[in-house]
Amino acid sequence: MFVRVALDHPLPTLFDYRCATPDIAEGAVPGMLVSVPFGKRHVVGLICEVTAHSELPAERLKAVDNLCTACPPVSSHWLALAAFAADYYQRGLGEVALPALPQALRDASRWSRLFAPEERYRLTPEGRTALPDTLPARATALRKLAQALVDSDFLLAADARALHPKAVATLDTWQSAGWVALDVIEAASVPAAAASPDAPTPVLPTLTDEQTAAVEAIRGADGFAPFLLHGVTGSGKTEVYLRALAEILAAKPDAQALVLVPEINLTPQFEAAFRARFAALDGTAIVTLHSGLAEGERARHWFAAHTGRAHIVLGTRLAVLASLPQLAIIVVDEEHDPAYKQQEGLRYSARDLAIYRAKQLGVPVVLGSATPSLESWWQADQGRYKRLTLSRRAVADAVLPSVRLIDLEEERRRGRASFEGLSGPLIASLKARLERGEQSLVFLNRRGYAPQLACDACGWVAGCPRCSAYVVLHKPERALRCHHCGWEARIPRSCPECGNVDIAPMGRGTQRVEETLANAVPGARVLRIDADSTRRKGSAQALFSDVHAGEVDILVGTQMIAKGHDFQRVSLVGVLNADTALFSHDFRASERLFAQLMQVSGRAGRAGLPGEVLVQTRYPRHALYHALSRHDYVGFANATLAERRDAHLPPFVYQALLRAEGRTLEAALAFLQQAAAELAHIPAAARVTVYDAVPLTIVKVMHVHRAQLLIESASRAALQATLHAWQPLLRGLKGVLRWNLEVDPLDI
DNA sequence: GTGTCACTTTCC
DNA sequence: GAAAGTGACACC
Repeated sequence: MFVRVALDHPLPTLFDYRCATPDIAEGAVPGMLVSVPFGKRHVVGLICEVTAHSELPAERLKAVDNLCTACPPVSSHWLALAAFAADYYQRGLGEVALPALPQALRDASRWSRLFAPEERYRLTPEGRTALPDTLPARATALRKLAQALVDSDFLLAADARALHPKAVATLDTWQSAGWVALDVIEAASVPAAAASPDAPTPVLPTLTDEQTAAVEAIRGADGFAPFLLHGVTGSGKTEVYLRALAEILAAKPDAQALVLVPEINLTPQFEAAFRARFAALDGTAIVTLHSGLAEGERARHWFAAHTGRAHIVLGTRLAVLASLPQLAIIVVDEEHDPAYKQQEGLRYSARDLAIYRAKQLGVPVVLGSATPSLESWWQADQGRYKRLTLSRRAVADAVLPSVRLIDLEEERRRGRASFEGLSGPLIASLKARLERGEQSLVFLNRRGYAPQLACDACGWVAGCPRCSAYVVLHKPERALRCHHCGWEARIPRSCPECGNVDIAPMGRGTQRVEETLANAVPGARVLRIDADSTRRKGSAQALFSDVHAGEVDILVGTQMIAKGHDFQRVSLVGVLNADTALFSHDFRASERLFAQLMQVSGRAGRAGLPGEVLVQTRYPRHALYHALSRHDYVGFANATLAERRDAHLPPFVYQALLRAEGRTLEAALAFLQQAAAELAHIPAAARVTVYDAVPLTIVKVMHVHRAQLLIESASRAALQATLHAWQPLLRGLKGVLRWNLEVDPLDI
């Protein structure tokens, strides 16, 4: 017998191996993990096929080292999902499937350690001797033991969760593997209610009519049903998710739900909400999956999902590839968020894969947003997604904030005082909130102290020696830092070109605004939240809880502060420096800006305080700000979609990018021109438009020069066919350090 | 001889 | 994409 194995390797093929022993030949099933020799190394791969024949000559075939019998195989649905993603995003199956598995399983040397009988044995006697006679008492003892096991290592934890009566099938697997002790099997007869005997009954808020209608629609879904839940901030989308999940889990006790959020920072509050609502489920039935988890924890959570013991999986984009054998509903919160697009390696869109997954399994998928992506909005216009609308804030008396545009030109013309870029009206409003004991939020999408450090005398600007970019001044660290490659240097005392000592920071970042606010609004407690102030694990959570606890008067930050957080006492939002996105060459910049401003505006006045948003701008009559001040997403979306249609831009065309990295820009461009010429050999490319190869905006990063070539088509099928035929031709081209294809790119 | 650089080939 | 293999050349 032979197995065909997917390996995490850029070659787009499967690799054949001999099953050297009868155990392996009989035990091998598609979806199982194997350890195999590959070149001089040994790697873990995923069995995709078990076959009696191999195309390869016998002498080239190597034998499987080891079969991972302890981990149940992933389902054929999961394999099909990975195959779809690989095909659509133009990668090898193994490049998709293996990185989606927990690291602990991808290291074969750890299998034996994790499964070692001594390890099991050392832990189980406790349970054996401690088990009391009466059933509930026994349940408690078992739960303690289970927790002890859960706190230990990965597969021991799986064993421990098999103590749970719902997991009899899993238990059978372990038992047949010969290592589940008798008393553990006994435990399987402990009643399920023992899991959480004294869970409080959650108090449910009354739903608005719109929320009720949304929940009804989702509950009534039959088979694949995509919903676009368009709800203004504060309209109670989360409550709709909670009710819909409760309905589905109640109807089918073994069902699993997948809930995606765009950012790690949002998982704690969601997890808390889900745990409070589903307190009757045992603690292990809700798990999180994101890159912030420790390796062992992530492996345990993944395994809980894989074996069906976790019923609610809450995670970031990577969770869309979790193994979920009983998946019954998917929720994608803030579906418009660009964070759902992976920006390195396999550049997948978690939202798009969520839709594929729902379609594949015939289950509902709910895309929630106050500002849906134009792609999703267009799908709803076409009737392919069912639109559900929450137009009012759910909390009584909470109204949408008033938006005021501060015309910076007029302020200047009239000679009104400003304070380091903060206009008079904004400072006055901040002071008024401080006096009233209310909180304010100042949003600025640029971290660091100043984006440039320049010399007045000769015009020198501090740049990165490795990249074609200016370095950003970071005052607390007294450093210049490149935001593209991480290069750092001390701040020079004088201009390295002309020796002038009057070198000055230009422009404003969050650090500088923080400093300015401390002077401009005396007595205010100012806190900054951005990628720099939250670098340490868990520090974001600590900072946010300071805000919730009322220990902060003014919160300054990047988009990080705009998302999700329900700050009860914020009544003012100030927006600085938004104009740059209005005239960007990226056609999606205005869509992103509008979503961000709507989102950050939504932070104001959630708990009944009258909310106000002040936007400092040089273009107060711009259509985007006009729509913003009327909270008119629909108007903005329809107008922008009309523009996109006229300009033949997504969602009316499908795009792909070929990126090349070379030692010189000329090499990268030459590669792309050759690549474009190859398209002439591809019949499907007749329906594809090819643009000129162009350098990236930041052309050089880490001494590597980058360029890209955009191709697009009104037909997704023609684009896909072209890419499939193109890739082998590209492999034949030389002269470049690296290249990659990105399907449905977000940034162009 | 051998170090190292640029480039090609192999990976079941 | 990484590692091993290849040939050319400089160096003592």
